[in-house]
Amino acid sequence: MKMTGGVEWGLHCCVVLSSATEPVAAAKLAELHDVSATYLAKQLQLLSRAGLVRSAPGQSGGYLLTRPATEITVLDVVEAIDGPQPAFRCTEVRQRGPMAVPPDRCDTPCPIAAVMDTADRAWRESLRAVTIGAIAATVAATTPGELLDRARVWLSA
Amino acid sequence: MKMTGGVEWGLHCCVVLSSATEPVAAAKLAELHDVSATYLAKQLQLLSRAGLVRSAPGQSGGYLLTRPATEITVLDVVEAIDGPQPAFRCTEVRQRGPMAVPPDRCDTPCPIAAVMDTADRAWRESLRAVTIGAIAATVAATTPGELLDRARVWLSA
DNA sequence: TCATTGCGGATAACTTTTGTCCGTGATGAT
DNA sequence: ATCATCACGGACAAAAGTTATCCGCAATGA
Ligand code: FES
Ligand code: FES
Repeated sequence: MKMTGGVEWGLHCCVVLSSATEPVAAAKLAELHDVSATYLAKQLQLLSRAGLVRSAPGQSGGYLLTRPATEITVLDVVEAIDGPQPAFRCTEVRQRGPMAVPPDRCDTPCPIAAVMDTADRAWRESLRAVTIGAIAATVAATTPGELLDRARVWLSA
Repeated sequence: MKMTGGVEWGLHCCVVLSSATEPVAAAKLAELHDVSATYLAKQLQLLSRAGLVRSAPGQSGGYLLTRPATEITVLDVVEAIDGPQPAFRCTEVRQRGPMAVPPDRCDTPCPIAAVMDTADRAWRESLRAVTIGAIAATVAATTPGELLDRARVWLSA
């Protein structure tokens, strides 16, 4: 987890896409969020490679979710964009220096690395528990219907 | 959380210091772990500013924990070195672009940011649950006493 | 046929991390 | 008192990672 800024964009795009029936072009998503179109395109390509969204080239092409939004977790999106590597990287300092513990005694992971790994798991578990659909439901419940309609119109315009 | 590499160093140093009665010089800690002495010095200064370790200048000076190792959590060390900022930074994209939600409706945080914040809390909670003392106990229980003795001798040499 | 769109690589600007260096001041050993 | 040892802090430089742009290519549907 390196938590790049693109995660916020990707998450918001997925929420938008969850209420779209026709493909939405990357440029449109970029304009909607007022962010760099070329850079957002890259993030969308990552989502595409991860199999979260489906892309359609050609006129009236664009992006669409591959599954129901309730089957896409926040963790899916985060890992698609930031990669699956944990935030903490153990460099095995214990195997270095004059008091290095011999490699044959390093079959078990360093206790410190174990703690960090447990925390990383808790973090991922927390993100896995929430789906894009749940987030979309929250925004639908907390924003006036008029705004939602305007947004839907703007998207297909 | 940006999870810099110095965290691993700082954590290992704290574990070492937990079984030290006399001050240990930064240069000694660096040699022990075979890492850059000048850079490790910087991390130790961060621990010092956070009040986790106490520094003594002059000959036979060095670092010592300010409290019992069982009262220092892993989170304390991580936040001292990496800072307290959460990994995910919400840039409020929802307030930008043609469909921006008006600021007066942004009294509640974006649901996406809320999810990330919950996950960050879970991560920190997990790190807060483990103390340096607990880690030291684990290494003491899993490494042969002879090695531990040699290390203690080397430290005070 | 052709404009539109996504894909991928190359590239550059920018920021953060990582690491070094040196002068200063404090402390204890001699 | 003197001196070597050590922490401190700032300035600085190298390396890595990020954010962002551009271009040629291939695919698609109007
Ligand atoms: S050796 Fe990497 S965390 Fe201990
Ligand atoms: S506006 Fe920042 S996460 Fe939604």
